[in-house]
Amino acid sequence: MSKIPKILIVDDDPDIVEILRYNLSMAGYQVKSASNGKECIKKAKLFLPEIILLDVMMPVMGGIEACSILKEIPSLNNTRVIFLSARSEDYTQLSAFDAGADDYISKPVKPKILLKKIASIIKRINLNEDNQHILIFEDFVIDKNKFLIIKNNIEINLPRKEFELLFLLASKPGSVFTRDDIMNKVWGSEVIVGDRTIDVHIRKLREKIGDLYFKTVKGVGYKFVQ
Amino acid sequence: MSKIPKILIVDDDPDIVEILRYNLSMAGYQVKSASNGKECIKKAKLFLPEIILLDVMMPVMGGIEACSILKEIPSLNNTRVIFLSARSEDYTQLSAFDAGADDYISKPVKPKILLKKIASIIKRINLNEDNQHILIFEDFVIDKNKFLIIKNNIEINLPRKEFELLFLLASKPGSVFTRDDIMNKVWGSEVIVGDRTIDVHIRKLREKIGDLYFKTVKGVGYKFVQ
DNA sequence: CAGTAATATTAAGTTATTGTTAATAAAAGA
DNA sequence: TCTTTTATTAACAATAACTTAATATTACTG
Repeated sequence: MSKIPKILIVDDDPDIVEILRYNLSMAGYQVKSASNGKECIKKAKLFLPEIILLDVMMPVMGGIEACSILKEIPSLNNTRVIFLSARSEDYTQLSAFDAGADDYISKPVKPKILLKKIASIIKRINLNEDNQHILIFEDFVIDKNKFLIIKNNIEINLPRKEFELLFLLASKPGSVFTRDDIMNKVWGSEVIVGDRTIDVHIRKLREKIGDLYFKTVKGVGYKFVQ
Repeated sequence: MSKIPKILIVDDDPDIVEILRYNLSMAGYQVKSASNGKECIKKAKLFLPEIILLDVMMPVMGGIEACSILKEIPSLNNTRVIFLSARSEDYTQLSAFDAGADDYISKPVKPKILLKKIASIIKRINLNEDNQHILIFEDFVIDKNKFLIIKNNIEINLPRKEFELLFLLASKPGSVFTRDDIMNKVWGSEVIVGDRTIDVHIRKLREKIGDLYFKTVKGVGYKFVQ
Protein backbone atom coordinates (compact mmCIF):
# COMPACT_ATOMS: atom_id res chain seq x y z
CA MET A 1 0.00 0.00 0.00
CA SER A 2 2.93 2.31 -0.54
CA LYS A 3 2.42 5.16 -2.91
CA ILE A 4 3.63 5.25 -6.48
CA PRO A 5 7.34 6.09 -6.55
CA LYS A 6 8.31 9.36 -8.18
CA ILE A 7 11.27 9.78 -10.47
CA LEU A 8 12.74 12.99 -11.79
CA ILE A 9 14.66 12.71 -15.07
CA VAL A 10 17.18 15.43 -15.72
CA ASP A 11 18.85 15.63 -19.11
CA ASP A 12 19.26 18.29 -21.74
CA ASP A 13 18.75 15.81 -24.54
CA PRO A 14 15.00 15.54 -25.15
CA ASP A 15 15.41 12.16 -26.82
CA ILE A 16 16.98 10.63 -23.77
CA VAL A 17 14.34 12.17 -21.56
CA GLU A 18 11.67 10.66 -23.77
CA ILE A 19 13.18 7.20 -23.80
CA LEU A 20 13.56 7.20 -20.05
CA ARG A 21 10.14 8.68 -19.47
CA TYR A 22 8.58 6.03 -21.68
CA ASN A 23 10.27 3.14 -19.94
CA LEU A 24 9.73 4.43 -16.46
CA SER A 25 6.12 5.35 -16.85
CA MET A 26 5.42 2.02 -18.48
CA ALA A 27 6.91 0.46 -15.40
CA GLY A 28 4.39 2.34 -13.32
CA TYR A 29 6.43 5.19 -11.93
CA GLN A 30 5.31 8.77 -11.70
CA VAL A 31 7.73 10.71 -13.85
CA LYS A 32 8.71 14.36 -14.27
CA SER A 33 11.64 15.86 -16.08
CA ALA A 34 13.97 18.82 -16.17
CA SER A 35 16.59 19.84 -18.69
CA ASN A 36 19.29 21.30 -16.49
CA GLY A 37 20.55 21.51 -12.92
CA LYS A 38 18.72 24.70 -12.01
CA GLU A 39 15.40 23.39 -13.19
CA CYS A 40 16.12 20.08 -11.50
CA ILE A 41 16.51 21.71 -8.10
CA LYS A 42 13.39 23.75 -8.51
CA LYS A 43 11.30 20.76 -9.54
CA ALA A 44 12.83 18.38 -7.02
CA LYS A 45 11.80 20.64 -4.16
CA LEU A 46 8.18 20.51 -5.25
CA PHE A 47 8.01 17.00 -6.62
CA LEU A 48 9.97 15.32 -3.82
CA PRO A 49 10.95 12.34 -5.95
CA GLU A 50 12.34 9.14 -4.54
CA ILE A 51 14.91 9.03 -7.31
CA ILE A 52 16.59 11.62 -9.50
CA LEU A 53 18.28 10.47 -12.69
CA LEU A 54 20.85 13.11 -13.38
CA ASP A 55 22.95 13.84 -16.41
CA VAL A 56 26.44 15.24 -15.82
CA MET A 57 26.90 17.66 -18.68
CA MET A 58 24.14 20.18 -19.02
CA PRO A 59 23.93 23.86 -19.87
CA VAL A 60 23.14 26.44 -17.19
CA MET A 61 24.03 24.09 -14.35
CA GLY A 62 25.66 20.68 -14.60
CA GLY A 63 24.75 17.55 -12.70
CA ILE A 64 27.59 17.57 -10.22
CA GLU A 65 26.88 21.05 -8.99
CA ALA A 66 23.18 20.29 -8.90
CA CYS A 67 23.81 17.18 -6.86
CA SER A 68 25.81 19.05 -4.24
CA ILE A 69 22.96 21.47 -3.84
CA LEU A 70 20.31 18.76 -3.78
CA LYS A 71 22.13 16.99 -1.00
CA GLU A 72 21.90 20.08 1.15
CA ILE A 73 18.13 20.22 0.94
CA PRO A 74 16.65 18.51 3.99
CA SER A 75 13.35 17.63 2.37
CA LEU A 76 15.30 15.58 -0.13
CA ASN A 77 17.04 13.53 2.53
CA ASN A 78 15.39 10.43 1.27
CA THR A 79 15.93 11.10 -2.39
CA ARG A 80 18.58 9.05 -4.21
CA VAL A 81 20.57 10.67 -6.94
CA ILE A 82 21.71 8.42 -9.76
CA PHE A 83 24.02 9.86 -12.36
CA LEU A 84 23.54 8.79 -15.93
CA SER A 85 26.48 9.95 -17.91
CA ALA A 86 28.21 9.51 -21.22
CA ARG A 87 31.42 10.43 -19.48
CA SER A 88 32.90 7.39 -17.92
CA GLU A 89 36.20 8.86 -16.87
CA ASP A 90 37.11 8.02 -13.35
CA TYR A 91 37.51 11.57 -12.17
CA THR A 92 34.01 12.50 -13.24
CA GLN A 93 32.65 9.51 -11.42
CA LEU A 94 34.70 10.29 -8.34
CA SER A 95 33.54 13.86 -8.22
CA ALA A 96 29.97 12.68 -8.66
CA PHE A 97 30.31 10.57 -5.55
CA ASP A 98 31.99 13.44 -3.79
CA ALA A 99 28.99 15.52 -4.62
CA GLY A 100 26.88 12.92 -2.82
CA ALA A 101 25.75 10.70 -5.68
CA ASP A 102 24.14 7.46 -4.72
CA ASP A 103 25.06 5.76 -7.94
CA TYR A 104 26.73 6.36 -11.26
CA ILE A 105 25.74 4.61 -14.44
CA SER A 106 27.57 5.07 -17.72
CA LYS A 107 25.59 5.64 -20.87
CA PRO A 108 24.39 4.05 -22.97
CA VAL A 109 21.86 3.01 -20.37
CA LYS A 110 20.17 -0.31 -20.83
CA PRO A 111 16.57 0.24 -19.85
CA LYS A 112 16.07 -3.24 -18.43
CA ILE A 113 19.01 -2.94 -16.15
CA LEU A 114 18.14 0.58 -15.12
CA LEU A 115 14.64 -0.56 -14.25
CA LYS A 116 15.97 -3.41 -12.14
CA LYS A 117 18.31 -1.11 -10.35
CA ILE A 118 15.57 1.38 -9.65
CA ALA A 119 13.27 -1.38 -8.47
CA SER A 120 15.98 -2.54 -6.12
CA ILE A 121 16.44 0.96 -4.70
CA ILE A 122 12.71 1.49 -4.28
CA LYS A 123 12.43 -1.84 -2.55
CA ARG A 124 15.02 -0.80 -0.05
CA ILE A 125 13.39 2.55 0.53
CA ASN A 126 10.12 0.78 1.21
CA LEU A 127 11.84 -1.61 3.59
CA ASN A 128 12.84 1.23 5.82
CA GLU A 129 9.39 2.67 5.94
CA ASP A 130 7.20 -0.06 7.23
CA ASN A 131 4.02 1.78 6.40
CA GLN A 132 3.36 -1.10 4.10
CA HIS A 133 0.77 -2.69 6.20
CA ILE A 134 -1.34 0.13 7.43
CA LEU A 135 -4.70 1.02 5.97
CA ILE A 136 -6.04 4.35 7.07
CA PHE A 137 -9.68 5.29 6.89
CA GLU A 138 -11.69 8.23 8.06
CA ASP A 139 -12.70 6.71 11.31
CA PHE A 140 -10.33 3.88 11.86
CA VAL A 141 -6.96 2.41 11.12
CA ILE A 142 -6.04 -1.15 10.28
CA ASP A 143 -2.51 -1.97 11.28
CA LYS A 144 -1.21 -5.27 10.03
CA ASN A 145 2.11 -4.90 11.80
CA LYS A 146 0.44 -4.69 15.11
CA PHE A 147 -2.39 -6.93 14.11
CA LEU A 148 -5.04 -4.65 15.43
CA ILE A 149 -7.41 -1.94 14.46
CA ILE A 150 -7.86 1.38 16.12
CA LYS A 151 -11.29 2.92 16.21
CA ASN A 152 -12.29 5.89 18.30
CA ASN A 153 -8.87 5.70 19.81
CA ILE A 154 -9.57 2.22 21.08
CA GLU A 155 -7.47 -0.71 20.03
CA ILE A 156 -9.50 -3.69 18.97
CA ASN A 157 -7.83 -7.04 18.69
CA LEU A 158 -9.12 -9.46 16.15
CA PRO A 159 -8.49 -13.18 15.79
CA ARG A 160 -6.44 -14.10 12.78
CA LYS A 161 -9.12 -15.14 10.34
CA GLU A 162 -11.29 -12.19 11.22
CA PHE A 163 -8.37 -9.87 10.80
CA GLU A 164 -7.38 -11.32 7.48
CA LEU A 165 -10.92 -11.13 6.24
CA LEU A 166 -11.18 -7.51 7.27
CA PHE A 167 -7.81 -6.68 5.78
CA LEU A 168 -8.77 -8.30 2.51
CA LEU A 169 -12.06 -6.48 2.18
CA ALA A 170 -10.65 -3.18 3.35
CA SER A 171 -7.75 -3.39 0.95
CA LYS A 172 -10.18 -2.47 -1.82
CA PRO A 173 -12.96 -0.44 -0.31
CA GLY A 174 -16.10 -0.59 -2.36
CA SER A 175 -15.10 -3.63 -4.36
CA VAL A 176 -17.07 -6.78 -3.99
CA PHE A 177 -15.22 -9.93 -3.07
CA THR A 178 -16.94 -13.12 -4.06
CA ARG A 179 -17.17 -15.94 -1.63
CA ASP A 180 -14.69 -17.82 -3.76
CA ASP A 181 -12.27 -14.92 -3.61
CA ILE A 182 -12.58 -14.77 0.12
CA MET A 183 -12.21 -18.50 0.54
CA ASN A 184 -9.08 -18.54 -1.57
CA LYS A 185 -7.42 -15.56 -0.03
CA VAL A 186 -8.30 -16.04 3.59
CA TRP A 187 -8.51 -19.79 3.83
CA GLY A 188 -6.37 -20.87 0.90
CA SER A 189 -7.41 -23.07 -1.93
CA GLU A 190 -6.67 -26.31 -0.13
CA VAL A 191 -8.80 -25.81 2.90
CA ILE A 192 -12.41 -26.62 2.36
CA VAL A 193 -14.87 -25.11 4.74
CA GLY A 194 -18.54 -24.49 4.49
CA ASP A 195 -20.11 -21.33 3.20
CA ARG A 196 -21.59 -20.37 6.54
CA THR A 197 -18.12 -20.02 7.94
CA ILE A 198 -17.66 -16.80 6.04
CA ASP A 199 -21.00 -15.51 7.24
CA VAL A 200 -20.04 -16.15 10.80
CA HIS A 201 -16.78 -14.29 10.46
CA ILE A 202 -18.52 -11.38 8.80
CA ARG A 203 -20.99 -11.38 11.64
CA LYS A 204 -18.21 -11.14 14.18
CA LEU A 205 -16.62 -8.27 12.32
CA ARG A 206 -19.94 -6.46 12.20
CA GLU A 207 -20.26 -7.02 15.90
CA LYS A 208 -16.83 -5.68 16.67
CA ILE A 209 -16.40 -2.92 14.15
CA GLY A 210 -19.84 -1.88 13.06
CA ASP A 211 -22.61 -3.08 10.82
CA LEU A 212 -22.40 -0.38 8.23
CA TYR A 213 -18.92 -1.17 7.02
CA PHE A 214 -19.81 -4.58 5.65
CA LYS A 215 -22.25 -4.69 2.84
CA THR A 216 -23.71 -7.95 1.63
CA VAL A 217 -24.13 -8.28 -2.10
CA LYS A 218 -26.57 -11.08 -2.31
CA GLY A 219 -25.64 -13.88 -4.63
CA VAL A 220 -22.16 -12.44 -5.03
CA GLY A 221 -20.25 -11.72 -1.86
CA TYR A 222 -19.30 -8.89 0.43
CA LYS A 223 -17.75 -5.50 0.22
CA PHE A 224 -16.23 -3.08 2.63
CA VAL A 225 -17.59 0.45 2.49
CA GLN A 226 -16.42 3.47 4.39
CA MET B 1 29.52 7.91 16.60
CA SER B 2 28.80 4.87 14.55
CA LYS B 3 31.01 1.84 14.75
CA ILE B 4 33.55 0.77 12.16
CA PRO B 5 31.73 -0.59 9.12
CA LYS B 6 32.21 -4.26 8.35
CA ILE B 7 32.69 -5.64 4.88
CA LEU B 8 32.64 -9.26 3.81
CA ILE B 9 34.56 -10.06 0.65
CA VAL B 10 33.49 -13.19 -1.17
CA ASP B 11 35.57 -14.45 -4.06
CA ASP B 12 37.25 -17.72 -4.92
CA ASP B 13 40.28 -15.94 -6.34
CA PRO B 14 42.66 -15.28 -3.44
CA ASP B 15 44.40 -12.50 -5.38
CA ILE B 16 41.22 -10.52 -5.75
CA VAL B 17 40.39 -11.08 -2.11
CA GLU B 18 43.81 -9.78 -1.18
CA ILE B 19 43.61 -6.67 -3.32
CA LEU B 20 40.18 -5.82 -2.00
CA ARG B 21 41.13 -6.61 1.58
CA TYR B 22 44.17 -4.39 1.30
CA ASN B 23 42.29 -1.43 -0.09
CA LEU B 24 39.35 -1.75 2.23
CA SER B 25 41.30 -2.22 5.39
CA MET B 26 43.55 0.68 4.48
CA ALA B 27 40.40 2.72 4.19
CA GLY B 28 39.56 1.77 7.75
CA TYR B 29 36.96 -0.92 7.28
CA GLN B 30 36.78 -4.12 9.23
CA VAL B 31 37.17 -6.88 6.66
CA LYS B 32 36.53 -10.60 6.50
CA SER B 33 36.43 -12.90 3.55
CA ALA B 34 34.95 -16.10 2.24
CA SER B 35 35.68 -18.09 -0.87
CA ASN B 36 32.24 -19.35 -1.85
CA GLY B 37 28.55 -18.86 -1.29
CA LYS B 38 28.14 -21.39 1.47
CA GLU B 39 30.99 -19.96 3.47
CA CYS B 40 29.67 -16.48 2.80
CA ILE B 41 26.31 -17.24 4.35
CA LYS B 42 27.88 -18.82 7.38
CA LYS B 43 30.23 -15.93 7.97
CA ALA B 44 27.68 -13.25 7.19
CA LYS B 45 25.39 -14.51 9.91
CA LEU B 46 28.09 -14.18 12.50
CA PHE B 47 29.89 -11.12 11.17
CA LEU B 48 26.78 -9.13 10.29
CA PRO B 49 28.59 -6.94 7.78
CA GLU B 50 27.16 -3.73 6.43
CA ILE B 51 28.32 -4.68 2.97
CA ILE B 52 28.99 -7.94 1.18
CA LEU B 53 31.10 -7.88 -1.99
CA LEU B 54 30.04 -10.93 -3.85
CA ASP B 55 31.54 -12.69 -6.83
CA VAL B 56 29.13 -14.40 -9.22
CA MET B 57 31.02 -17.47 -10.29
CA MET B 58 32.28 -19.57 -7.45
CA PRO B 59 32.57 -23.27 -6.68
CA VAL B 60 30.23 -24.96 -4.19
CA MET B 61 27.70 -22.14 -4.26
CA GLY B 62 27.63 -19.20 -6.64
CA GLY B 63 26.89 -15.59 -5.78
CA ILE B 64 23.37 -15.43 -7.13
CA GLU B 65 22.15 -18.35 -5.09
CA ALA B 66 23.98 -17.05 -2.05
CA CYS B 67 22.38 -13.65 -2.48
CA SER B 68 18.88 -15.10 -2.56
CA ILE B 69 19.57 -16.87 0.68
CA LEU B 70 21.21 -13.87 2.30
CA LYS B 71 18.20 -11.74 1.52
CA GLU B 72 15.98 -14.13 3.44
CA ILE B 73 17.96 -13.73 6.62
CA PRO B 74 16.32 -11.08 8.74
CA SER B 75 19.41 -10.23 10.72
CA LEU B 76 20.98 -9.19 7.43
CA ASN B 77 18.16 -6.83 6.62
CA ASN B 78 20.51 -3.94 6.71
CA THR B 79 23.28 -5.57 4.77
CA ARG B 80 23.85 -4.46 1.19
CA VAL B 81 25.01 -6.97 -1.36
CA ILE B 82 27.21 -5.67 -4.14
CA PHE B 83 28.11 -8.03 -6.92
CA LEU B 84 31.58 -7.80 -8.37
CA SER B 85 31.71 -9.82 -11.49
CA ALA B 86 33.78 -10.46 -14.55
CA ARG B 87 30.58 -11.39 -16.32
CA SER B 88 28.97 -8.30 -17.65
CA GLU B 89 26.22 -9.94 -19.66
CA ASP B 90 22.86 -8.41 -19.08
CA TYR B 91 21.14 -11.57 -18.01
CA THR B 92 23.63 -12.23 -15.26
CA GLN B 93 23.17 -8.72 -14.02
CA LEU B 94 19.39 -9.02 -14.22
CA SER B 95 19.32 -12.24 -12.26
CA ALA B 96 21.62 -10.70 -9.69
CA PHE B 97 19.09 -7.95 -9.14
CA ASP B 98 16.32 -10.52 -9.09
CA ALA B 99 18.19 -12.26 -6.34
CA GLY B 100 18.07 -9.04 -4.38
CA ALA B 101 21.39 -7.45 -5.25
CA ASP B 102 21.82 -3.86 -4.23
CA ASP B 103 24.40 -3.15 -6.87
CA TYR B 104 26.36 -4.80 -9.63
CA ILE B 105 29.84 -3.75 -10.62
CA SER B 106 31.71 -5.26 -13.53
CA LYS B 107 35.31 -6.27 -13.06
CA PRO B 108 37.94 -5.06 -13.36
CA VAL B 109 37.05 -3.08 -10.29
CA LYS B 110 38.73 0.23 -9.83
CA PRO B 111 39.56 0.46 -6.16
CA LYS B 112 39.12 4.21 -5.95
CA ILE B 113 35.67 4.06 -7.41
CA LEU B 114 34.68 1.07 -5.34
CA LEU B 115 35.81 2.87 -2.22
CA LYS B 116 33.77 5.91 -3.10
CA LYS B 117 30.74 3.82 -3.78
CA ILE B 118 31.12 2.00 -0.51
CA ALA B 119 31.57 5.26 1.34
CA SER B 120 28.41 6.53 -0.23
CA ILE B 121 26.47 3.44 0.80
CA ILE B 122 27.82 3.53 4.35
CA LYS B 123 26.91 7.16 4.60
CA ARG B 124 23.36 6.39 3.69
CA ILE B 125 23.15 3.44 6.04
CA ASN B 126 24.32 5.65 8.87
CA LEU B 127 21.70 8.19 7.91
CA ASN B 128 18.74 5.92 8.51
CA GLU B 129 20.25 3.67 11.07
CA ASP B 130 19.06 3.94 14.55
CA ASN B 131 22.19 3.05 16.40
CA GLN B 132 20.14 2.16 19.34
CA HIS B 133 21.63 -0.17 21.80
CA ILE B 134 19.60 1.12 24.62
CA LEU B 135 15.85 0.96 24.67
CA ILE B 136 14.17 3.13 27.21
CA PHE B 137 10.63 2.58 28.36
CA GLU B 138 8.44 4.14 30.97
CA ASP B 139 9.27 1.69 33.63
CA PHE B 140 12.40 0.00 32.52
CA VAL B 141 15.51 0.19 30.43
CA ILE B 142 17.01 -2.44 28.19
CA ASP B 143 20.73 -2.07 27.75
CA LYS B 144 22.21 -4.21 25.03
CA ASN B 145 25.76 -3.18 25.78
CA LYS B 146 25.53 -4.42 29.31
CA PHE B 147 23.16 -7.22 28.46
CA LEU B 148 20.80 -6.41 31.24
CA ILE B 149 17.62 -4.64 32.02
CA ILE B 150 16.91 -2.22 34.82
CA LYS B 151 13.49 -2.22 36.36
CA ASN B 152 12.51 -0.44 39.55
CA ASN B 153 16.15 0.43 39.94
CA ILE B 154 17.03 -3.21 40.06
CA GLU B 155 19.30 -4.77 37.53
CA ILE B 156 17.96 -7.97 36.12
CA ASN B 157 20.33 -10.22 34.26
CA LEU B 158 18.86 -12.27 31.51
CA PRO B 159 20.34 -15.31 29.81
CA ARG B 160 21.33 -14.67 26.24
CA LYS B 161 18.39 -16.14 24.40
CA GLU B 162 15.91 -14.55 26.73
CA PHE B 163 17.65 -11.24 26.32
CA GLU B 164 17.73 -11.45 22.57
CA LEU B 165 14.11 -12.36 22.45
CA LEU B 166 13.21 -9.46 24.68
CA PHE B 167 15.37 -7.07 22.73
CA LEU B 168 13.86 -8.15 19.47
CA LEU B 169 10.29 -7.74 20.61
CA ALA B 170 11.00 -4.49 22.42
CA SER B 171 12.73 -3.00 19.41
CA LYS B 172 9.34 -2.48 17.83
CA PRO B 173 6.83 -2.12 20.59
CA GLY B 174 3.38 -3.03 19.49
CA SER B 175 4.41 -4.85 16.37
CA VAL B 176 3.78 -8.52 16.12
CA PHE B 177 6.69 -10.81 15.45
CA THR B 178 5.76 -14.10 13.92
CA ARG B 179 7.27 -17.25 15.26
CA ASP B 180 9.26 -17.47 12.05
CA ASP B 181 10.59 -13.97 12.55
CA ILE B 182 11.59 -14.83 16.07
CA MET B 183 13.18 -18.11 15.08
CA ASN B 184 15.23 -16.45 12.39
CA LYS B 185 16.34 -13.50 14.39
CA VAL B 186 17.00 -15.11 17.71
CA TRP B 187 18.00 -18.60 16.69
CA GLY B 188 19.07 -18.11 13.07
CA SER B 189 17.69 -19.94 10.12
CA GLU B 190 19.97 -22.94 10.39
CA VAL B 191 19.12 -23.92 13.88
CA ILE B 192 15.98 -25.93 14.08
CA VAL B 193 14.30 -25.99 17.41
CA GLY B 194 10.79 -26.88 18.35
CA ASP B 195 7.98 -24.42 18.62
CA ARG B 196 7.61 -24.83 22.35
CA THR B 197 11.08 -23.43 22.79
CA ILE B 198 9.83 -19.96 22.04
CA ASP B 199 6.92 -20.39 24.40
CA VAL B 200 9.16 -21.40 27.21
CA HIS B 201 11.39 -18.39 26.72
CA ILE B 202 8.40 -16.11 26.60
CA ARG B 203 7.20 -17.70 29.78
CA LYS B 204 10.49 -16.99 31.51
CA LEU B 205 10.40 -13.40 30.38
CA ARG B 206 6.87 -13.05 31.68
CA GLU B 207 8.05 -14.49 34.96
CA LYS B 208 10.99 -12.16 35.29
CA ILE B 209 9.69 -8.94 33.80
CA GLY B 210 5.96 -9.11 34.01
CA ASP B 211 3.08 -10.74 32.27
CA LEU B 212 1.54 -7.67 30.79
CA TYR B 213 4.42 -6.76 28.55
CA PHE B 214 4.15 -9.82 26.37
CA LYS B 215 1.04 -10.22 24.36
CA THR B 216 0.28 -13.37 22.46
CA VAL B 217 -1.34 -12.91 19.09
CA LYS B 218 -2.67 -16.34 18.55
CA GLY B 219 -1.93 -17.86 15.20
CA VAL B 220 0.53 -15.10 14.48
CA GLY B 221 3.15 -14.56 17.14
CA TYR B 222 4.02 -12.28 20.02
CA LYS B 223 4.33 -8.60 20.61
CA PHE B 224 5.80 -6.40 23.27
CA VAL B 225 3.53 -3.75 24.68
CA GLN B 226 4.34 -1.04 27.15
C1' DC C 1 -47.70 -11.56 -1.73
C1' DA C 2 -46.24 -16.25 -1.43
C1' DG C 3 -42.46 -19.14 -2.28
C1' DT C 4 -37.74 -19.80 -2.56
C1' DA C 5 -32.99 -19.09 -2.14
C1' DA C 6 -29.56 -16.79 0.15
C1' DT C 7 -27.78 -14.97 4.25
C1' DA C 8 -27.87 -14.11 9.49
C1' DT C 9 -27.66 -15.68 13.97
C1' DT C 10 -26.65 -18.47 17.83
C1' DA C 11 -24.71 -21.91 20.43
C1' DA C 12 -22.41 -26.07 20.72
C1' DG C 13 -18.83 -29.01 19.10
C1' DT C 14 -14.13 -29.51 17.18
C1' DT C 15 -9.57 -28.40 16.18
C1' DA C 16 -5.46 -25.87 16.62
C1' DT C 17 -2.44 -23.18 19.18
C1' DT C 18 -0.28 -21.87 23.25
C1' DG C 19 0.93 -22.40 28.30
C1' DT C 20 3.06 -25.00 31.84
C1' DT C 21 5.88 -28.11 34.07
C1' DA C 22 9.46 -31.21 34.59
C1' DA C 23 13.11 -33.92 32.85
C1' DT C 24 17.26 -33.87 30.09
C1' DA C 25 20.93 -31.92 27.33
C1' DA C 26 24.20 -28.49 26.40
C1' DA C 27 27.01 -24.70 27.51
C1' DA C 28 29.46 -21.67 30.44
C1' DG C 29 32.07 -20.75 34.43
C1' DA C 30 34.87 -21.87 38.49
C1' DT D 1 36.90 -31.41 35.52
C1' DC D 2 33.01 -30.39 38.11
C1' DT D 3 29.26 -27.45 39.00
C1' DT D 4 25.94 -24.25 37.85
C1' DT D 5 23.29 -22.08 34.65
C1' DT D 6 20.82 -21.98 30.46
C1' DA D 7 18.50 -24.21 26.55
C1' DT D 8 15.64 -27.63 24.65
C1' DT D 9 12.23 -31.11 24.48
C1' DA D 10 8.22 -33.65 25.56
C1' DA D 11 3.90 -34.49 27.68
C1' DC D 12 -0.10 -32.76 29.07
C1' DA D 13 -3.41 -28.94 30.33
C1' DA D 14 -5.69 -24.86 29.17
C1' DT D 15 -7.47 -21.70 26.12
C1' DA D 16 -8.74 -19.42 22.12
C1' DA D 17 -10.14 -19.76 17.48
C1' DC D 18 -12.68 -21.96 14.06
C1' DT D 19 -16.39 -24.65 12.03
C1' DT D 20 -20.74 -26.59 11.85
C1' DA D 21 -25.48 -27.30 12.36
C1' DA D 22 -29.93 -25.89 13.35
C1' DT D 23 -32.96 -22.27 12.97
C1' DA D 24 -34.41 -17.60 11.88
C1' DT D 25 -34.51 -13.89 8.98
C1' DT D 26 -34.13 -11.37 4.91
C1' DA D 27 -34.25 -10.36 0.02
C1' DC D 28 -35.48 -11.59 -4.44
C1' DT D 29 -38.65 -13.88 -8.03
C1' DG D 30 -42.65 -14.45 -10.40
